[in-house]
Amino acid sequence: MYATLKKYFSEKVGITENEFENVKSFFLPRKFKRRQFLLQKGQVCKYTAFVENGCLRSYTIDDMGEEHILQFAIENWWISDQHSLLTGEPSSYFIDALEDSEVLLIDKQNYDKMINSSNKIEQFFNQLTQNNRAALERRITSFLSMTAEEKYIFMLEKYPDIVQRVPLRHIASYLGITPESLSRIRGHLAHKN
Amino acid sequence: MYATLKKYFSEKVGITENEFENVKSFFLPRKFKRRQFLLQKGQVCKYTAFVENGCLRSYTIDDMGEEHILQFAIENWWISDQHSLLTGEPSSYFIDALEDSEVLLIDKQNYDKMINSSNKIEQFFNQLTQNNRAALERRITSFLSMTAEEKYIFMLEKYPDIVQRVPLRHIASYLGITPESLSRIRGHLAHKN
DNA sequence: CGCCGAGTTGAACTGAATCAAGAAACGTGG
DNA sequence: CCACGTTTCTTGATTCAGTTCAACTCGGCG
Repeated sequence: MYATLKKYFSEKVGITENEFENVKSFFLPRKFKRRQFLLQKGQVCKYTAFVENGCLRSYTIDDMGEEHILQFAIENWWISDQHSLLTGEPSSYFIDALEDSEVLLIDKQNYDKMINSSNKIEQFFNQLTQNNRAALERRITSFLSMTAEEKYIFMLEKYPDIVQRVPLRHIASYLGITPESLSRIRGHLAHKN
Repeated sequence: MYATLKKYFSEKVGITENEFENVKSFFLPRKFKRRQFLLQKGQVCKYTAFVENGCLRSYTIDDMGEEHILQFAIENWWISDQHSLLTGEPSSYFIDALEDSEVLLIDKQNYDKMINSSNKIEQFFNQLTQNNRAALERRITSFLSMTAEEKYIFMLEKYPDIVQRVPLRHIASYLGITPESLSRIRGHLAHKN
């Protein structure tokens, strides 16, 4: 149940077996069935989740009842509502499982403990936060400058594994287009090459 | 030249006159004329700028030569390319002045010194970073769920002062629509009320 | 005064949404 | 393991929000 996290810390943070035993203790293993919620709008987000295996998503629902996906998370990804987690304000997002999934939860306290337990770890997580912000900015510029087809190609390049395994309508929701349009784009691209 | 920053730290961080004298020493005052660059694509971002007065913007230019505005900054706002600043990678953004402006620059080293000089300050800036991320996420969901008119109204509510003083075509660029469309939206809204 | 950039307005066009109908894939229980 | 209902995807016809292109107005400034 900790295999993915262990590999992750070993490869990305460069941590020893011993150090990992300590890190491991900060996490709470949980299983989520498909469609099960990790967080619902209005709740305060208590945990950041590391995905051991499976697939989750965070999304909002607008006044028309439409879902808008903010983020996907598969193996080796983190997902949470950081804003709610850090401020204690109720979240405006839902997080649920798109597949039966195993996740490792870490709360704010343990996160701080983990961060403070090692310089390497702190640096790594600061870096991660920075990369995340840069990714949000890239996504914004993609909305400013790209057509639907370009956004899809961009996503294919950045997250091929996610495009492969997530249902088309969810990809469409993430890109801000309709499933019909994405289906046509796909057909068009397939025909091209 | 430090009046705005002083008021900012006094009101938002709750800092005394004495403490401010220390904070002040970390900043480098600079003036920028309209159209002058604070950062250009390909350069490494060395400073975060606090706007004493005037107005700046950060933006990208796509392959068609179109500008896409990521952020505006007026009095009391911060602007920089955090990613470039922290990683040392060349920036993909331009930052320039939309009006003659006075800014206070702080580099990474002095930022760290400032942060470490007081718990209040550290907490405040962490909070600021969080709010910033939440704002980026809201902007993403605005692209996913809103029409051009809704985005404009949203912006009017969130940043009325910026909408007032920045030329229409820049607002349009920020919203990801054409100046013509924004002009029509404006006309339509004016006619409505 | 005359030029120039910024904004407005109109007409035609287009990328993507909507509406609707089928086809394919999926999984759940018998 | 099949059958049936559900969900997901595709395809077509139509509509619409927003773009593009072009002409015109207005205010500032040399």
